[in-house]
Amino acid sequence: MSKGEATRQYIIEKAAPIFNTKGIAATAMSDIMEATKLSKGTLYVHFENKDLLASCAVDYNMEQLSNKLRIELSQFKTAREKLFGYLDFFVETTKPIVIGGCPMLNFGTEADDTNELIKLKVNNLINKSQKLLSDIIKQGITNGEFKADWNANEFATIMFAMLEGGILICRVAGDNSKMKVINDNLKKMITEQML
Amino acid sequence: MSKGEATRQYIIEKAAPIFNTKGIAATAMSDIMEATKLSKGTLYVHFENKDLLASCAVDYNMEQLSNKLRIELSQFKTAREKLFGYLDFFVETTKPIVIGGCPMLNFGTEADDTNELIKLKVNNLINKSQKLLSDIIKQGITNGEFKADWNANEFATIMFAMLEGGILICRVAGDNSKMKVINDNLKKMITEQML
DNA sequence: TATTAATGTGACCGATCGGTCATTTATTGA
DNA sequence: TCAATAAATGACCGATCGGTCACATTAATA
Repeated sequence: MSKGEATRQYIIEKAAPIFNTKGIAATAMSDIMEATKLSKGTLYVHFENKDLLASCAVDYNMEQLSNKLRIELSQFKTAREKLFGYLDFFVETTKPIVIGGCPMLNFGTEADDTNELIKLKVNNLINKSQKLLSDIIKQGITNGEFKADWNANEFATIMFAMLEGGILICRVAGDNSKMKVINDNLKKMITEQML
Repeated sequence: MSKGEATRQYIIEKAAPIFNTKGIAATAMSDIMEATKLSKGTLYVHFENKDLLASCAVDYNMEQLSNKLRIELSQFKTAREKLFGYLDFFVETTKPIVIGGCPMLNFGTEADDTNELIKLKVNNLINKSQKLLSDIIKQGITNGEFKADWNANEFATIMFAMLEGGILICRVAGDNSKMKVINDNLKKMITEQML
């Protein structure tokens, strides 16, 4: 990796949590200058404008979330364990996995009316997340863990929506007690589908 | 109502959908000037700063949502009808009830890390919403519509979280097909608790 | 090592930001 | 009706915004 590539990556890593916490509109290039201790000129050597840097930061936040989740789930064998692992991964919302909270929630709500590119990126990850869940369920049905008539796609949507809604509730409330309610009930729903 | 009070209210009504659509940080006083066709001086006669106007706009958006929901629910008699009415009220997310989408979702995600006052307002409405739902369920239990052992508070949380998560998914996707899945499954869950 | 190319810098730019205020205009109530 | 008050105006302010560029410094390579 050349010096330039390293600097570019360094900027993204420092900028990502700021954009995820403050939002894209509320983050100034001066915030990134302060966090990276780099001059404004350097930032514009590596990113032609703020939108591009923001876009890269959004990508980085999402990749971080996906990677950490993938590593977490890789330790589990059965479909039930994977689904439970997924749930437990999200239960700690007050100390979020990615600094600033769930990037799908943060950037999705900021971008939905104003930024088509970001909206598309968020939509892709939302679909990918639901597919990951439904694939686990389908694998569990094939394995004989779950009932054959369980609607994998629909439950994936329900589970994803409940988690995102729970994250909103808990972040605003400042405690994750409601997340535990959601977690417990989703586990109950999953258990009911076991053979 | 004096001229001043009328103008103040007029500004709030014009500003509310802009803040809800673009977000607080991304909305400039010049946007409000354009929407109201009023001078900057006038805006500052009625609101001492942008934060206060934003705060009033947040209140207005939330009151609009609450009022429309209350009127919608008032036509129903039974607890089951009220819960179903609540669900159908939210199913049309691409043509949102309040311009800009759900203000709890929009302002909650923008404010959670940066604006304590707004965060508190959102938290209050989230709690109020869940209480409204659990009160309907409890009334239904008392009426003999629902099973006595149904956990009203937990289901209120589940239902609220699923709806907010569904709104996120559908707004970003640009269609409300997933909202119908959520709607149908919540109705199924409710029906299962009927006597 | 010498030379070129890549990287980093910060003063500077015009535009826009939130906010002020002297002044004008409209409303209000005696 | 008319004086007192409230409301509306827009030029103006300093600060900050995103972005540029001539120049200095460092890294890569022949």
